Amino acid sequence: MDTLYPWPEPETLSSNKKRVIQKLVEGQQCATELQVIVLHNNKPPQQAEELVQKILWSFNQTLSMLAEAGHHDEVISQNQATCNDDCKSQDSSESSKRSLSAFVKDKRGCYKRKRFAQTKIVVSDKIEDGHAWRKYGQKNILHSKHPRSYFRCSHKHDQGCSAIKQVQRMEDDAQMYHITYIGTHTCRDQYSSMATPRIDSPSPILKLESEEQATTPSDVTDLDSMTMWTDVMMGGVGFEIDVVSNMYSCTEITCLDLEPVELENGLLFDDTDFA
DNA sequence: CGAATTTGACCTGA
DNA sequence: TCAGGTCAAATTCG
Repeated sequence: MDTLYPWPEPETLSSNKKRVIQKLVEGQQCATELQVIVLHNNKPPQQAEELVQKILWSFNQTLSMLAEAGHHDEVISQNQATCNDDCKSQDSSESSKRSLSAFVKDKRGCYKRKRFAQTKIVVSDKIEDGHAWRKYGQKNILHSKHPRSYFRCSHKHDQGCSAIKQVQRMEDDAQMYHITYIGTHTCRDQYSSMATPRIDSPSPILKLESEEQATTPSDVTDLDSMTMWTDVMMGGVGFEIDVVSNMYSCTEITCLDLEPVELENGLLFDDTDFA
């Protein structure tokens, strides 16, 4: 399989958690230093470059670990569940029969399940991302200690924003959240500080992007999507993986002009999407 | 009192 | 058939 990177399931990911976290912390520390240098000293490009290299190396190490632990799993392909737009939308006579009682009662369940056009996964200790979300459901997941919460953009109705996200605590580290973003924000709610008042400042560690339609260049540069991820990374360094193109992107909130860096496995760091 | 969350019912897809 | 996703009434919150 040469189109999908063998990304591990979150459970597998956690087996390397200590090393992963260590490396990610290194990366974050370097990023913090870099941020100070760039924002306040406004110069030494050489020093900045060194730090950038360290950051990239740390994240590269992390990726390698994760890739080692991983296997050809469905986590990604599931996430990019093909979007057959014309999936059965009209209710069949079968479902009509089944809906009879529901019709009498209410309209619960009368919906069309979305097919994911774009899915991104974030592992973070915070779930705040700068957007306003409305919780619309919660489910206990089989073999999972923690329930999964379902959120949709608060501007779904007033602005027609179709972005949703699912949040679930990690199995063996309840401090960490496994957050799946589905769809992109079309609303104008960027950086609303009070978006998710219950959550502290964000510091996402890892994110995985899976775009089933990523073959379209416009998807890669989708402004809403990028803005969303910039939101997610407020206050820290984020890491994005374009699964389809096998391209890793290291990004920093201040949008530094990082040079694309070739990684092992022929992967590439590139921040151009966020510049 | 309006907005947000909770919760159980119901539908979809594998 | 059933796990997971969504809906909307009921409940809670500010």
